[in-house]
Amino acid sequence: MALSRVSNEALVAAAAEVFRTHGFEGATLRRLSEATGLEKASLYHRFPRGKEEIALAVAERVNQWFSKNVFEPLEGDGTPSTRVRLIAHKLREFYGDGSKSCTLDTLSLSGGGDALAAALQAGLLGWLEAFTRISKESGLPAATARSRAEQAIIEVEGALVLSRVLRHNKLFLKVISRLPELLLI
Amino acid sequence: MALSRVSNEALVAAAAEVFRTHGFEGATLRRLSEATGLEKASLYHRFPRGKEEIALAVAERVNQWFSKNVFEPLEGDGTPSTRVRLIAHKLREFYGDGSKSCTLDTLSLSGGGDALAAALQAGLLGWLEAFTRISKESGLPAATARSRAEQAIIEVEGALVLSRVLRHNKLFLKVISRLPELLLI
DNA sequence: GTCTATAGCTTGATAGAC
DNA sequence: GTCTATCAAGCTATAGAC
Repeated sequence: MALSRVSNEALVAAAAEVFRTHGFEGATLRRLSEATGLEKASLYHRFPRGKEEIALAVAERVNQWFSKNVFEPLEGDGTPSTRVRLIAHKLREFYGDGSKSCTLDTLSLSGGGDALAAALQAGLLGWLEAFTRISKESGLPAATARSRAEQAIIEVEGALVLSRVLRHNKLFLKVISRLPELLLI
Repeated sequence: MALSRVSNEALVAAAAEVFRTHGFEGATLRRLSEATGLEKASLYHRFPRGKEEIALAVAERVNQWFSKNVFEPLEGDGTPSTRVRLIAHKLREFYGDGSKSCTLDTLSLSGGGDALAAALQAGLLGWLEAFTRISKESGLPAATARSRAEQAIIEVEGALVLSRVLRHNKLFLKVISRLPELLLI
């Protein structure tokens, strides 16, 4: 394990911003190179299967981020209300107050390949499960909890699209602030 | 006005499917050429400013489609409930039962230029106005009507993203079926 | 592990024949 | 109005020096 000028963590984080901003097809190796500070050949040394492997690493990093910052805190201490408010804050930061797109959106468009599509789907399913669980824990029946979880994520994703098109984040911030009432009894 | 092998209408319609599927950067001239049945040089004859002009024509065509099939019917005959059910059916068709993406989403990602972004924003603002109007007409106060309109469009766009990632259209169809209760008193 | 240099292909766009 | 042929630039990916 030799020294790396740029840590894998920092590398994938920089790549994630490129993919979420430009989508899979718009995330060129030149842009990835500029964002990460590594030349294209160095990116191939780290990710021998090229752009598709980088995108997959990004999707998995995002899934890990959600596990650590959303799913796990939802099972932590405090009342369900406290926990939802905590992860609402995390989501607000993750999406840059609504100014940044979701990789579920931008990476699912086309060209990404089956492994990427599967990773995105797995991440979204985990998100649905975590939201369903906290909703159930707050006292809602299983079926209702599932609907609330679907509803909440639909609103986050939809608001991000509208924020991008309208060029303001009012609607996104409103959805984030409504997360407790969307998920809890 | 000389004869065209492919009507402007059919040409832009075919291009729209390419843009909504692949996004702006993924909609290459090769794909546009294959989809429209015209060689690249012929596309440049029709749209001298190239890909950006085609995308703009697509956005304007979508805006016109919404005017004719959504905004105008919402001001037509019948009860508000009847009208909303009518346009819900139109939207379901437009989005291929949830299998097709929204151009507001796929064209707003990056690379499209300012004129395209402005056209997308104008289309969305028109949609918001039309939904607000029918909601007000059904008896809701102005501020509530506006919130209902925002909510309904957020849910349509969000459900389309989730349908794409999850690879099933259950959630989209549910949103479409809920449009009357979302918009009306 | 990172770099420069380069291969081979695809891109957006143009010229000119018909 | 459409086509074939072509261009420069950009793309993904690789070879090889350090």
